Amino acid sequence: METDNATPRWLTEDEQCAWRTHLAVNRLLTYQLEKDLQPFGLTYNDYEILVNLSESESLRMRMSDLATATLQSKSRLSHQITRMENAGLVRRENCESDRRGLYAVLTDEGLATMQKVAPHHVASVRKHYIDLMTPEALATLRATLGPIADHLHAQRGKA
Amino acid sequence: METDNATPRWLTEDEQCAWRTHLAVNRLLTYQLEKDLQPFGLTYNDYEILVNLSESESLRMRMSDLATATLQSKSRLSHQITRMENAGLVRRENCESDRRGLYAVLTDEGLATMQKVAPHHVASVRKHYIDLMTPEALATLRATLGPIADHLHAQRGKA
DNA sequence: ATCCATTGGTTCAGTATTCAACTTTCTAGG
DNA sequence: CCTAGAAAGTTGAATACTGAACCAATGGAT
Repeated sequence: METDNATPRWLTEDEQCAWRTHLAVNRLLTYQLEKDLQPFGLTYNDYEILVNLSESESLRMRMSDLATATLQSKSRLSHQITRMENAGLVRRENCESDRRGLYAVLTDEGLATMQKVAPHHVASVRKHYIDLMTPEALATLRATLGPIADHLHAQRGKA
Repeated sequence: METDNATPRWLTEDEQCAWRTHLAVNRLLTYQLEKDLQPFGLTYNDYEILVNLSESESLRMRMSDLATATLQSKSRLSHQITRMENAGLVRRENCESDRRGLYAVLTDEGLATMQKVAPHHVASVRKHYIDLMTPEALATLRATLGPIADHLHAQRGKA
């Protein structure tokens, strides 16, 4: 039984500030990346799918793997892929080894789009994030955030 | 004129890894916080509105200030406040000094909700983020991210 | 005083996301 | 074999978000 009424450990001023900075960076960065992708008619979600597929063997991935990789629900991914299919970036293909399964496959057009957009996206990530830190700061950041990511990943399965 | 066809500066392996960690932490953390708020019937957006209002003079804020503070569009905020109004957490009130304007005002119920939920939310932030770092790491993080936030804020106004 | 460009906010239509229900196929246990 | 679950995906209805169009009030200019 947890003691619900214990005095909570509020955040110190420094913690508060760090936390708010974290939130701000996230939101603003998401906004900016999305904005930089917009001229190409892609959302960040679209782009992420393209990245995943383009890095995969045979440019294809099982729907559920893709859902896991992008941390989306099956439903959401299904809708997303339908949209991208309509846009000609991707196509669904049956899976022989498991007849329940489907592959999302990158089309030629999808690949071409990816190749065209990627440099701009990387430039955007550099401009608004990576290149704003020294390599040491980046390494430290990674060392700090890595374990947090692991914790959150572990947490995710639970309950 | 920018040279579009210049060889892009791809991310190094370290940079790539740091970037992906960043993305993962964001997404997973958002997911987790949202999940921890769910038992109270609040979304993270709801909670953020409550925080802003509860920290304001007279527990009220102008719609547009609230939109700016939470980085949402006017439209989205308007919908959001409508929902929260229906839930009894907030109420709209006219502004005498500027008859175009409206205040979003925290109701008693909204304040009570805030007071009930805040300790749990703070605990969640600690558990999944703050307490996973040493104070030094946190300070470093803040020092690194602060300028990025500033850059992004400045960027935001443009174009 | 009058005009008009801004600001504050809402609304509507289109699009995206969520959540639960459903179909089909696979797997394990008897 | 046969059956009960579990897993892979889709679908549909309800909810949320976006972007443009809109109305009303403001604040300067002239």
